[in-house]
Amino acid sequence: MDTPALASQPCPDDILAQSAALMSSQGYHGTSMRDLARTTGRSLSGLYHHFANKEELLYLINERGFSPLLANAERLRGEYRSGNGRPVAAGPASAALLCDLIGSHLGYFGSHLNEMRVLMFGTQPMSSAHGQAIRQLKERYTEIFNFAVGQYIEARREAATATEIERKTYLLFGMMNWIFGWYSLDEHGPVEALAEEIYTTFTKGCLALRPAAARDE
Amino acid sequence: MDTPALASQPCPDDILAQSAALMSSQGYHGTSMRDLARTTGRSLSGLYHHFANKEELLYLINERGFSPLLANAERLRGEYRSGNGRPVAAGPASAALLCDLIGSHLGYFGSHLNEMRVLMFGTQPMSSAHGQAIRQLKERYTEIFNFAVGQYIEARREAATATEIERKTYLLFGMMNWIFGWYSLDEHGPVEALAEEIYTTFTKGCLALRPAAARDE
DNA sequence: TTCGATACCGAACGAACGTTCGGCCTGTCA
DNA sequence: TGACAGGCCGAACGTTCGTTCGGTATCGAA
Repeated sequence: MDTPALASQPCPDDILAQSAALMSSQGYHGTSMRDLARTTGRSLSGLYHHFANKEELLYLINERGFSPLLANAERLRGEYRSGNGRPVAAGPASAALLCDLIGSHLGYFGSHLNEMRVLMFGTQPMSSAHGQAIRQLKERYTEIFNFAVGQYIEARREAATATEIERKTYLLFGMMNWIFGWYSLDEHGPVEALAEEIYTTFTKGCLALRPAAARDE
Repeated sequence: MDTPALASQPCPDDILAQSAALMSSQGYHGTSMRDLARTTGRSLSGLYHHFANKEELLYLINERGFSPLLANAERLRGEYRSGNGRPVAAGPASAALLCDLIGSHLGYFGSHLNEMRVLMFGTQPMSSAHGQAIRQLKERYTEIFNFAVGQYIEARREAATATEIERKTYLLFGMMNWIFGWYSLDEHGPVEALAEEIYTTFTKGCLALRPAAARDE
């Protein structure tokens, strides 16, 4: 009898990678199990040895694609906090944290473009349990960036409100994530240079105070 | 005999709006003609009175959703150029152009969220002719922003290379377009305030010079 | 040498898909 | 009053979908 992959044996990486490639260009619903069987060089039924159903495959792509990125971000925040009995000035440290986070994000993006594209299509096609799990990973990740942006601003000008920090964090994510639609190594150079440009643009830009008349809350 | 809508009679707006709403949350392939018939309160076959096939419906959503936005941007650029026998200083004028473009973009985004989401899913499911048409609209639109960003920078610091301007334009689009994933009127206030924040962040950020060591080209 | 688990397959299932067809109303205009 | 076109159906077409089932080849442990 087949064991229908209750997360028992790990799903082979080549299946996940090739599925991500297909889904990133055609979408989840636009990619059929027969497409996947053909490109992975397996039979249709053979695929079901590695995951219970198509939806779980989507979950695995999301989970395995995103976890290393989150782990790295959590490590960076941990280093920032442990070096923070504050003999070191908070200013340079918060700049370094933000810079490292951006570099980590874009570096991973550049080498996992397909998985990141799938990730951005959203959790909507997933079962509530799987969708919830992925959404939690994303929230934890967002929270780290939110923290870093808050620390950066706090060390340099009058404190921003929580929702202002949140908005600015989303602007930063916008600059970083939008590259999925236009970036190519040949035309735009290595991601490291791009990361630096985004870091510079964001940090120079986010410190501006809004005119008092337009202040929110 | 039915005339299968060779762009003859215009497709009713309610069909386009409700189709965009459905497709924006489930994707093109994830939305069936039966879904559309149910939500528009029509029969399955009755839908085909207004467009030749599902793919043309996608094209119509894209075309009708994007055209007003492009027209507005072209008008703004026209006004900028006509006011440019340069008695007026180029600096303030280029700032106003950029500010207006951002305001136009976000204003339209805010009131056509579903159509814009569909637009961002890409032209891939469309036939080559339709896809090509939409891609051209997008290119003309991008080119206008590219022009505005170039003018803005040129009036304020040493000239940037074409690819640097292009990259910065994409960063701006990233900040603006990414809002589709997080923005809600209740939590984040009116789009006008957001437009101003993006304008400020971008203009303050984009003038920074990259350290010579990292200069490209 | 037998055993059981692992990795895989061909063939088929029922359901859902996009699309088509013939016909039915309800106006308008001659 | 009759002809006709536009807007819309119900029912069905052939195809493709995700998934299942019974079976086979391989291989390390007993």
